[in-house]
Amino acid sequence: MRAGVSVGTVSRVLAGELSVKTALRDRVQDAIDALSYRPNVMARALRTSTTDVIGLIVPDITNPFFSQMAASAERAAFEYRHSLMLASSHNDREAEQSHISAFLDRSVRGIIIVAANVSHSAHVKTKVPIVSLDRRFADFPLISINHAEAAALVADHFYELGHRRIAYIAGPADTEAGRARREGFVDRIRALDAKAELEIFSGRFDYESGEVIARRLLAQPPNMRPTAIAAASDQQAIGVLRAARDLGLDVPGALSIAGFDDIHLANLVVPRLTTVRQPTDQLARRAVELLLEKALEPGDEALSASLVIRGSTAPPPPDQAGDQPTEGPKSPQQE
Amino acid sequence: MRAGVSVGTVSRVLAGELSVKTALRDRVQDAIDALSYRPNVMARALRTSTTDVIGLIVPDITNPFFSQMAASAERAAFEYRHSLMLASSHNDREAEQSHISAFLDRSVRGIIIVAANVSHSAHVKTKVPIVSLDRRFADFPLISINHAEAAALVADHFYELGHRRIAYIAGPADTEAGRARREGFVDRIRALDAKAELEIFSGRFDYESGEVIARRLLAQPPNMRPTAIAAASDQQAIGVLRAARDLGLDVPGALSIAGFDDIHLANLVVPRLTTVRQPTDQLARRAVELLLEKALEPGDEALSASLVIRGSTAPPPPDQAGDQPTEGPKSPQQE
DNA sequence: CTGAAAGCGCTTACAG
DNA sequence: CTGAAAGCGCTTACAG
Repeated sequence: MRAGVSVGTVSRVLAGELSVKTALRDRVQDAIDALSYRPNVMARALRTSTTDVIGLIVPDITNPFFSQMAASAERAAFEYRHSLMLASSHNDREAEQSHISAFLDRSVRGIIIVAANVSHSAHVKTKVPIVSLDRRFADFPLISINHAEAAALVADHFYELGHRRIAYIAGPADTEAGRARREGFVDRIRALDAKAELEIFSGRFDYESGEVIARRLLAQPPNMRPTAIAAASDQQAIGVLRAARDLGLDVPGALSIAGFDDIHLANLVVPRLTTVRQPTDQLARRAVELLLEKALEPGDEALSASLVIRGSTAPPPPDQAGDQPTEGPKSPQQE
Repeated sequence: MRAGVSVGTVSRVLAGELSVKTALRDRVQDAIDALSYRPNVMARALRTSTTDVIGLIVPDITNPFFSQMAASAERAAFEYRHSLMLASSHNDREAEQSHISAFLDRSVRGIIIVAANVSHSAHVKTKVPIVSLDRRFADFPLISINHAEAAALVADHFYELGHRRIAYIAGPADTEAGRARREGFVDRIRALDAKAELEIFSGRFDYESGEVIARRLLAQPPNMRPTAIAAASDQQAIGVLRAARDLGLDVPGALSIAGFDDIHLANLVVPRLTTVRQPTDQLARRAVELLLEKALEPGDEALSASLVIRGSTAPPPPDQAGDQPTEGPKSPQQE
């Protein structure tokens, strides 16, 4: 070695062991700097069978919510001096499994999974810590917002504005988020006013799904159709916005719309979308932190989301407000 | 070993060497399957100093164009039995460099870089093949579309529709794409009609940039403002759309708008955006293929883009069409 | 055709 | 406090 010491000593200096005498340490450090020496990651990994990379698997990197999540996770990983390796499962269970295997083969430090939509009970046996983010994977601890509580925020908002004829566009029932948001919203509306008219529809979380459902929904005569629509995702809500525009319906004058997630785009559509803000930075950071803890705690963690009120929600039109036709009970669910 | 052979032989079977006798090979393969043995990637990498991972660095994974690029690259890598490791540079030169170093440390098979916006002449000396994608990095070979040719397609379209008072919102002048698109558009318009009024503005590639510029531009009286605006990115164009909407301007009735890239969202805004489709799949695939070739060829490659005509472009309003005020030359550039 | 052995570049007990 | 040595799990000349 340039500094005339053994490789073992260099390794100790690199590891920051205090057992190495200061003078020697400085000399070695100088040599390291002078040669701009970088330890071989592979050799280290082979020896210790662990690395500084955290694997992240998202269902679809093309989805703005997940790409923001990925950006946040990368930032958090970086702060903890780790790298992030990102993979996209295309909502495909097999791809998800093969990505997990690939990560495990590389002996990553840990894996964060936003589970694919398809419900499944995978069995992954490994010493590598795994946490689920936003959508639970198998039975690994989950970091997410409290979906039900967050969805109830939207219900409160609609109710306070005076809406009593409301539609909810739910996410897939095979996702916890889809179910919890729906339940949170529906329960709160019912709790506030058992007589409020509430229609529920189920779809996927994407733009098209919201648009298709809204188009059908809004084709009804004004006194029949909802004065407010809450969606389980911003993408759905933007689809609704689009349908409303196509039908010449003023938002929020004739129809209020609220989304969920606060993706970047929510603040760019016209009108800007009232929505629930997911604290993606905090969620991603917690996932990273949990992974890095010596002993991975088994419990789930739920963070709080917040309501962001923007231009897409307002009181119902005057001729509709408070009118509570007792035309008999409507079928409350219709999926 | 379970099959009673040496590790060397196992290694040869795994490598598919034909020198191993068929009977032995089958026996070993059975043992491999039975134990579901997976070779240690780290050890292999240490020995051969190469891996099956391709590193991809994009300026901002949150930008839909890049996330689609990433998805395409991952698919292409997968087809060639490689994994993709994705990093986001946040348009920061230092982060970009540190990601390159991290990839090199992991002895990746190759690196694909969509360069950060900031112009710079990095010096990376390595045996690892590197290609630039979409935006050139240092002096590494570039895979991109022919931006000038593609932008000219939009110019042709506007001209054919009858627009003669046109604005162009350019991308950053410190990017090749920004410059080439602008040049392609401007040259074509000038070539078609030297008297056509053409105003040029420069901005960033994002939503806000388009919106801000358009707001100013469209505040002018109808006979002064352009009848068509071409933008250097879909995000800018969507910003323009938004400004037009806020000002109560009908698109495409009073104003035609065209974007560039054909991000997913372009087909979801109202009206749907006329734009230039980048063949992201092919671009990403070519980048991967180039990387995997034994000898990386130094030349650039340009693919062709195509015009996608949708609802945001139409002939100019009748009272504006063909009116060619000879009110003297306007200042052609104004940035 | 197949085995024994060297060696990739580290980390970490084990001596001293 | 520091060095010499073993060993992580592969691949690949080198023998035979």
